[in-house]
Amino acid sequence: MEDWNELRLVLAVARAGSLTTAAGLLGIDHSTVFRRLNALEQRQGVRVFERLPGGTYQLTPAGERMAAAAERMEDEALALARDIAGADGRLSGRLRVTSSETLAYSRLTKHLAEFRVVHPGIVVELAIDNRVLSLSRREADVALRPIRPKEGDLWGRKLAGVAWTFFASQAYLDINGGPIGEAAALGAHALIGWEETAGGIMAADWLEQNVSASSFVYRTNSLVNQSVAAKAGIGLALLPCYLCDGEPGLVRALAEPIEELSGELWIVTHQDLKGTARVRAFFDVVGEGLARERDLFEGRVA
Amino acid sequence: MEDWNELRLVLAVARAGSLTTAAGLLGIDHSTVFRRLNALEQRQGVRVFERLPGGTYQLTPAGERMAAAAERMEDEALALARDIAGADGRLSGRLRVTSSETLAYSRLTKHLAEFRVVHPGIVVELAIDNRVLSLSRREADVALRPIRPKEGDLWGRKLAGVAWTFFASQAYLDINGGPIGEAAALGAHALIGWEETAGGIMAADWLEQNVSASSFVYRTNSLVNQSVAAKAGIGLALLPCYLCDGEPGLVRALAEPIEELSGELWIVTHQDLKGTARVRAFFDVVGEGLARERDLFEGRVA
DNA sequence: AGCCTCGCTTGCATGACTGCAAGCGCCGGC
DNA sequence: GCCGGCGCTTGCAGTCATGCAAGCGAGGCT
Repeated sequence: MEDWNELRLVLAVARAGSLTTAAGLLGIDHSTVFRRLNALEQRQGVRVFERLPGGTYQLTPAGERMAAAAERMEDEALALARDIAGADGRLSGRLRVTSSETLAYSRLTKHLAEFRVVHPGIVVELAIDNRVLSLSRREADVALRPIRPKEGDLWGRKLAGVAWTFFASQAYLDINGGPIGEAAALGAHALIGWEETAGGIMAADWLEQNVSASSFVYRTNSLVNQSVAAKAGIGLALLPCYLCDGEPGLVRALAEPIEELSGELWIVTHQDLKGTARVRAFFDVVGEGLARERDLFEGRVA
Repeated sequence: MEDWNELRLVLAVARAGSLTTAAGLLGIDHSTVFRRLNALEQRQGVRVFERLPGGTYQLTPAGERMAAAAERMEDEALALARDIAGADGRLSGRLRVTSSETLAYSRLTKHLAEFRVVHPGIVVELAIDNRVLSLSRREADVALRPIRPKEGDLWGRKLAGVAWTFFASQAYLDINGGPIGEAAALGAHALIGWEETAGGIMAADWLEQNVSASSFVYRTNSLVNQSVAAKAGIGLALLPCYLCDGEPGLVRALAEPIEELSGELWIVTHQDLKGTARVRAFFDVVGEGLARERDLFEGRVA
């Protein structure tokens, strides 16, 4: 096979299940995927995909053999790319960062602005994604995550704890008897919560366990949206302190952060990228910048 | 890395040591290799090769890492290619065959002609090469070899024994006392031999051990050339019977083949290709055709 | 039953990559 | 010391692959 990129094509279509989605994965036009796949099948004299009704492309046995080889080659290519990037001493070029929505919406932008001043040659591409992007697959170079990472091949450090408590608008509290002294008093209030499918999120799980379902008068999966809803006076929202402390229009409805909900803010990269100059620079400027705000993150500024 | 073919380029230049030779390996223009390599180094921000005086390209440490990954990817690609080819049921397309010079010059062409008649859709590319082409690397699909193969991943069969004896022109023998009864009488004759660097060739080694160096009046590494020299009356030549028996202008100078020099003729392919329709067809037509001539190969037709 | 959306397929124009050719430099041999 | 050969580097023209746009078909929803 004298064109190894054909295998990347096969892998993308296999994973995507359709030409259009595969085109997105590959960053090329869907018509190009169509032509290249057909040309490949003709050159090799082998049918790689079954075309099913509705535009679904499904691997044949020969295609599965091809995709298996392609995956192993991809692993090699990704490890190589990390090694190359890991030795990259340039303080210019792009750096892909992934962050949570709340972090991006509140504290992060200030530090990114500072980073831009210190390293004007580096272009930060910030992905705010609900999916946990893969650092192994170089979907991102650096991740800012509000939980301790579990993957074995990551490298990074804890920047701060993360404190959570209930927030509301002052107007809401004025009408509803003022702040609450303890969480047990939640039952008397209107609550802003998560969509019912939001399992696995610590805050969502805590609310399910500690608050009657009938208390929820508004549900959304976006913490930013929850803070906006609280600000609008809809009810109490359980939010990270760094998002809301100091935010005009929001006050703590529960003065003390909830100990059970203590989290951790981490900055991580792939093990192989810790030598990348741009990654190190980001850790230094943005990571240190965020770490200096640990009092805010840990709810000691209110 | 979004162009895996870059790695094939790196591997070719690393193996070749120069752009021009790498271009030959890749089947593209040397100026294209030049441009693609420079573009790659610029995109990756890494120096892959040191340029040495005289046009030598030598891998840097980063380049060695790259070449190592490329080799592993190449192994995958080659194994995949064999699997695809091994399942190829088409009796059309090309088939690469490698053979010894003597076989190609004498017996083989007749069988290739027959193969062409039986399977007009198959294009045989015959490589007559002193190097043992690699079947693992798909440098050839089928090999006809006058020795038992040793590689573990080949598949094939022995077609015949191969007998060797001394030949000369009738004119030479008339002037020099007629045929010889035994090999011990060789000292009285002019001999055609091999170049002195031809170690590892059974016939050449036998001659070194059994004939005085002063007996050699003509040396060449080509058996066909040796048979032409014998026909010209230069002296005795040690040659395979299938090359010379029945050849006008040549007779056996030693009636009996030399037992010590008995060889074997094999037809082999890579294990993974034994299912390829074209390979099976070649085994059937050409392999069986040669096997039917085993009396000639084994010196029983004189 | 009709309309809309999604995915595939094909035509066309443009640009990028390639091969060809030529020039330059270096090295080796005479 | 000179000449020739080999390898690298660059300019230019042509070809091919790509993206864009449009059309078609199928499926789902109203």
